[in-house]
Amino acid sequence: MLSDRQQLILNAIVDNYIHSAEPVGSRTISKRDDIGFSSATIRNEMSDLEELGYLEQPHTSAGRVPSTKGYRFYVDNLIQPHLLDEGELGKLKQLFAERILHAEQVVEYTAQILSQLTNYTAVVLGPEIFEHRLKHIQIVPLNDKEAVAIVVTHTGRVENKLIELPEGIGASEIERLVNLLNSKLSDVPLWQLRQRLYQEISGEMRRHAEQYEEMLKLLDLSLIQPEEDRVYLRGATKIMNQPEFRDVDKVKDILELLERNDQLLHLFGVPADGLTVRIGQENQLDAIKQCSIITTSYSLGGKPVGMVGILGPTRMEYGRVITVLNYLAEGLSRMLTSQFEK
Amino acid sequence: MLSDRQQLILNAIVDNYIHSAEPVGSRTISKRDDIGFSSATIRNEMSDLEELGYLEQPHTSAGRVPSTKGYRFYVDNLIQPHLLDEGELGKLKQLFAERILHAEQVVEYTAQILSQLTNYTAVVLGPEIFEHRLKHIQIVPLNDKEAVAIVVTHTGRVENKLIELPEGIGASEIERLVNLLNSKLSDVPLWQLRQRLYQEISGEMRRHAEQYEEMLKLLDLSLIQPEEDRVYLRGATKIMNQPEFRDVDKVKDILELLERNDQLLHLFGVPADGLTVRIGQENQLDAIKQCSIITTSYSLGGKPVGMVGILGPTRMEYGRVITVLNYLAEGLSRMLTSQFEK
DNA sequence: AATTAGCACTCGATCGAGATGAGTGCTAAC
DNA sequence: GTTAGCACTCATCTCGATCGAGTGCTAATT
Repeated sequence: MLSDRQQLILNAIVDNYIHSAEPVGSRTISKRDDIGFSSATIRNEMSDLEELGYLEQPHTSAGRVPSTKGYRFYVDNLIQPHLLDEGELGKLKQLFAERILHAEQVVEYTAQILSQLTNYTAVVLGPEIFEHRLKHIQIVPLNDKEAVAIVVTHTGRVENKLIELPEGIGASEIERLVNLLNSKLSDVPLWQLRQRLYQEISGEMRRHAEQYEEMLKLLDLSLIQPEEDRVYLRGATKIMNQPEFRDVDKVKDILELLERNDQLLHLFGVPADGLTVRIGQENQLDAIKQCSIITTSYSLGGKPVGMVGILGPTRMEYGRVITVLNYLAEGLSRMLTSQFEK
Repeated sequence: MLSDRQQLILNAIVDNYIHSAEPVGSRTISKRDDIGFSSATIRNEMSDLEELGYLEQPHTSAGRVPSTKGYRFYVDNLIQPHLLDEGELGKLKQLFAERILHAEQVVEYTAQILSQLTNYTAVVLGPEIFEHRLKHIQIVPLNDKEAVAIVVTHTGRVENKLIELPEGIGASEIERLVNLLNSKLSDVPLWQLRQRLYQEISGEMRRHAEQYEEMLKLLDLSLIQPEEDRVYLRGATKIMNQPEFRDVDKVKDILELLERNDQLLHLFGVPADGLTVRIGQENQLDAIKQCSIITTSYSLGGKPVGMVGILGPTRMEYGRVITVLNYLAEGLSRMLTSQFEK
């Protein structure tokens, strides 16, 4: 569809614009080492590329700027794999080498490093816990009415929730319940917990006491509770480094969006596994029509369980970001999986 | 030091400036209902107030703007108690009325509501946990090498940490240790835990096995670990609504500051209990020399355990903010204390 | 003696008229 | 097919004029 030369020129323009943030003129391109044509030739090609919708002109006497379609072509066809330099690689390796025990912390640091390395806003969604298997359940009564239910997974994650106790239940009864739960439900994946709770335990319990029924309902609630969103946002202010976002109103809209966890979940919790790039107007929300979002998933034993993503200007260093994202997602997956298999 | 009339005028100027964000002229003041003097008189007084350092003039032909000293006088002497309207009061009452069980969540919502109500940035530091008493300790082994140590307080808070197990320790030994800990340390305030751990348990344990010693060290670490900072920041972008912060660079400095938890802790974790106001240049950090910070503490059984605070422009609605802060701090204290005493 | 009316003066903000220059599109020559 | 050359466009910058809010001072008023 596009001639080789057109692709060469489009690539040069996007490349230039990504680094300069200024509309690119024909002369600038013709002076590049990889281009052997005069500015006039470039001008003609540019004119064609504009007609085809790959470029835009802010105004008549300005240079050209890639359109969404232009970026899309660039991302899909022209991007060359970016190599990480020593320092970057070092930082990344260090992240996974460090002997930090909690997986959740690694995920948190991932967001941090992602943002530092790319100079864009990083968002990481913590790993879904459903694949984790039950290690231990504990119910600690606080007083007559309340107790804390604690669930420990085999990966060492601890979830807890306050529950209300049914009237008149005794400590010994709770203990019996907990013992029963532990013996019956150990090693069950969390997502099966609800089902198994009713299947295997329910009958057995009814033999013991009526109140268990009520207790069960509570536990059920506490276990099924969709885990609170583990959204790690880092470097939200980086967008302000971009010259095209020197406008408070633009920035405000974006940052307000980022302040809302539900929106982050919506933007970065794309169902797709693998790498996804959403460019400029491909985004639904007006606030980020001038931004691009790149996401990829990380997985646990082959199943995607979380996302890492970057929000930056449409004029983003796609190549670099994609490389870093892939690297991090792989690292996270490896780490989680090894931890999972222990 | 300042005559009644000077105070009246200073009050009028600050008041006006807070709401208009524009330098205040003499005519504007003389037209106010509470002022019965001509603009010429006001001008003379203004000139005096400027000489005394309470006002500043952006340039010769502009009106006057309060200086830090001016705001300070206003806050210390002129502020009149602000009454909350129906809607505001309703929202506040609802917060504490709602039957949410986790105290931590109430604290989180407090930040949310604080920001909504004031239209400024709100920061709440979660309650220090040290006053809480131990309810239950649990150690759940995950495999040969690792375990999760879980501490439940009598208020239902759950702290957990991954620990490494000493070589060759068995499940039964761990169980014995846990039982011992629970029987000996139940109801001990967390801040005494370390001390008591060594005093009472240490000797007893050595009788049981050598490895306990090593185990103890680990536990000690896990219990003493300064709890991760529970800093709730809400409405960080609100500062952009202020006309004097239409400048990306200014805003960037501030938001970058707010992104850093250690800085928030430093800014809002003032040791003082009771209400504190830091105005403009009274702040050390350049980024917020044009901002004011108001903080107050909330307490548990009389002892301050956390902070609520507001960051806004120096041109802040001090009266309103102070009222809301006091209300919230009191509410939180009441709630925590009642929960604590259960 | 305190207050106020009056007036000249200051200075940022706003507006329009050039001047500038980067970049284009087109034509004609190579 | 490519390129040199040139007229044309248009955002941006600069400079000066104008405007007006607000002051400071002086003289009149109470």
